[in-house]
Amino acid sequence: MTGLVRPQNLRGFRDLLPEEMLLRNEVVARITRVYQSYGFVPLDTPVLESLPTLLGSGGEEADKQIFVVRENTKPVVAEGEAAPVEVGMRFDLTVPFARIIAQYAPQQIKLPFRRYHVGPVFRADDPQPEQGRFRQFTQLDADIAGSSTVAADAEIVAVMSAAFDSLGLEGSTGYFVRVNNRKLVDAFLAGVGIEDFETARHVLRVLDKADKISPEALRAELGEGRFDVSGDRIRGVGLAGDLIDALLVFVGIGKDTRSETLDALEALLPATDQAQSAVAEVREFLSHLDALGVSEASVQLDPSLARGLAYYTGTVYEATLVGAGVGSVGGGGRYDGLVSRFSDDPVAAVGVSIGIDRLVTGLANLGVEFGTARTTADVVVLVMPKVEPAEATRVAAELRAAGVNTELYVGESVGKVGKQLAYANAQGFRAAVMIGGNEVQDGTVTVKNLQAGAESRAAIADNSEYRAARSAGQMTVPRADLTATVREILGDTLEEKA
RNA sequence: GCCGGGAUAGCUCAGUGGUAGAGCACCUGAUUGUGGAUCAGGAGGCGGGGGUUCGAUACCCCCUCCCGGUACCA
Repeated sequence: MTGLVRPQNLRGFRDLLPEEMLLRNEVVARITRVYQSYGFVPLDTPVLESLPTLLGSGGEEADKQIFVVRENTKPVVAEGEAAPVEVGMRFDLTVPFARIIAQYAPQQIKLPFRRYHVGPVFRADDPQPEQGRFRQFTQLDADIAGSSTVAADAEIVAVMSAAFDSLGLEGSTGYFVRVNNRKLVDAFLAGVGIEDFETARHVLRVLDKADKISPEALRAELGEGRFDVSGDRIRGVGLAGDLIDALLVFVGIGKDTRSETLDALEALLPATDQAQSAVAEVREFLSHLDALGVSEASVQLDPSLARGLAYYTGTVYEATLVGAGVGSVGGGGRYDGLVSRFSDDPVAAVGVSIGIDRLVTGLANLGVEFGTARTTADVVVLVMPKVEPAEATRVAAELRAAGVNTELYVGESVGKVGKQLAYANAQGFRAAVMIGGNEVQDGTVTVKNLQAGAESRAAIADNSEYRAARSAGQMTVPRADLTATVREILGDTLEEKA
């Protein structure tokens, strides 16, 4: 071991091996296509930002989670020398987007502007990979800047819902999106005399847990507080009992449809201007959702939804995969004040972020598959005994020229057909091409359908019988028919898959 | 961050104050040009550091990582 560096990941960081990457690429490709169908254009920004850009944007909690990077390796700055620029790693894609808008609009970027962005973000919090909590994870965001209309909010919710639809998930049984508007809860709290911002935020945070903890625990946290399983004390909000009752009725009022829920909420709200304007805003938002054809099963109005990030100012959204055990897989909302951190010209904005890592692990937990292979090539060309190795190389080149994804076997088991077929089997190729001494002599090539061969020999238990059936699923054809034969096999196996 | 529990082979786990095993996986071979099963053989490990002890994988402390809760969020 002396001198060896232990191969190990940093806590909360992970490697993505090919099998997972192929699934992940497919998920990203599908969602990206959905984003593009709504007119979002791609954009990328650096992973590093200055600390002033990052700090204070997402609230105290977000500040604590920023990885700070030292720009030069000099540990001490000499007297009179300029201090190095303070740099950190982005914790989301929303803050960089706000910076982009402030920096490029309205010259290089015309408003309203809708963009999507795929990239890694970094949070120095306590990771729990099993639950989909990582220190580096990839977000797939879609945002609209320069629109304060609820039509934009509805577009975001619709594109979010369509993204999950594109993965073959069903609304309500596969996933659901909850939507809310902070102004509703604020109006309710103001009506019962809670004007203090800190208290209101604390109430929101607790209410947000309504679907995660028991009703008793929820009640305790709104009141005197409680102790969790490990004996840790959880501070309560300290509200009076009757007020807690009223709050729980308010956030638990969910009806069958979004508009019925809103009607019920309206009846509980005070007759203030604040409440009326909040209800009117949500009602218009809901009418746009209806116009977009967003189903009641996929998207529900849930007054308990709050979300933690400080920059949200109005509508908020959160997506959950049913039974996946990974928490929320997407979230978003309106953040009209964020661009103002970077510019005197305020720009309204709204957007959504989908967490790819959680989504992919959640899909895996649910057993959802897209038929992605373990290899990017469909065919492997084996290097047979008693033949010039370049012959296999020529065959591979010929297949590639014909547009077939092809791997040439370059391992150590050259000439050992059994070993090479075992490799082909393990990698999941659909077909193997064999050109050995016999084929060269006859001017032929042997093409093996690996799936068909496996199926036809599945039931054989006897060794000699198994060996006798060795050429199952394969055919030897004139060399000129190589690509046609391969295409036929690939077409067959594709049909079987569909 | 905080509270609690863990760490033995690639994986799932057993085990003891006298330096370790199983199943699966992996590698080699069984009429040299055929995937699987079977059979035979093989390789591979007590997370890191310190302490107690004649002796530590085991007991104690620290670190790292993992699991659960909390907080927060994707």
